[in-house]
Amino acid sequence: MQGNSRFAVGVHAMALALIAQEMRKGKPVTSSAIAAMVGVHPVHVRRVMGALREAGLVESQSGPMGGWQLARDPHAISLYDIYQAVEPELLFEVPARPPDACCRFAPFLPQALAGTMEDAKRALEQHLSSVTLDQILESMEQRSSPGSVVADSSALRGPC
Amino acid sequence: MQGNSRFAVGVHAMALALIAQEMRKGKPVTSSAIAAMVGVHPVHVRRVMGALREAGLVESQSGPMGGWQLARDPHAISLYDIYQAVEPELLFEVPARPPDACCRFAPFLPQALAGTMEDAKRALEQHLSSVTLDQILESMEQRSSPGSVVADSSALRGPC
DNA sequence: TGAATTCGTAACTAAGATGGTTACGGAAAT
DNA sequence: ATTTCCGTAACCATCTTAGTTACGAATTCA
Repeated sequence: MQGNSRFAVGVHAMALALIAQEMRKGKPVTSSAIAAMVGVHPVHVRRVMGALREAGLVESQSGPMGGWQLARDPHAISLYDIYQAVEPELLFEVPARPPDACCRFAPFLPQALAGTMEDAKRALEQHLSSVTLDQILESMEQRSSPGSVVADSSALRGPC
Repeated sequence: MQGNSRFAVGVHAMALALIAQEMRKGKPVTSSAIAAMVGVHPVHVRRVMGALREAGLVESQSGPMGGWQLARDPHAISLYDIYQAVEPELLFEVPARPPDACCRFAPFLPQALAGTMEDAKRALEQHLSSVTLDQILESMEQRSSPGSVVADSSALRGPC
């Protein structure tokens, strides 16, 4: 397990919520179902989805027939929305120099890099913003079963 | 200490090597000097600089009067060169789904995101490639002492 | 030759991030 | 009331990052 799976889990879970929304209208997807399908622990799913809920992307409901649902239209949710909700450090920040640096230039390195980093970050944001959740789902559907359409909920699950 | 200081250390150390190259021709900068100025441990400096050496950006020399020097012209070294040398995971990869994921769409999520990620990564590379080491140094000199020029090696050190 | 300096690297450690696991409380449907 | 589900805290294992020590090899200089 290297790096961080929050973005992948977030995209994946929201795609699942979208599928559920389309197929069995109004019935949410549970954390356990998402966890089994994505391959992580249910509590981890709740943690990631909690961040998405705070960002206004999904809604949760307790009790039987509860679970997770999209809070917005699938074409009004971009990859950037998900990334921003789930990754607090917002892509590569320039790490501030340690406090005991004493080179005269040290304080100015972040500033010197800031322009470039801002430009790069902005470009990145635009790329991620240009892709919406329904486009992702469409792409996945085409790859998983070319020419066919998902028919029922069993299509969501693999061998399990 | 959150995240990762390799990129900052790399840029900083190479800027110092450049300064040394300009000021006392041919005299390299030691790991200890870099460490004191940047605010990290000498061994950490050697580890980061080792990656830069393997990438052909700097050269090292043992013994008295040894240390680090640039292996290329400062305007032939870009931020992207440094980043690539020092960050193996090359900016945000899409984490592969855990092996026990069994959703039918799971295997296709990375592919579905790949196009967007590739575009974003390419844009990022272009931004980082467009800035060279001497531009960084110039920017830092302007900010640290507007209108003046670094005169001697004591200008490198702050209060220490 | 011998001492001093500096890189190269391994080994150990501490701190933080990540995610699995268990546990328990609250909300909602039946 | 019971069952199902989220919400969250607590604890743990693992990994990454970086500090620290230690020792060997290379190089300069007396």
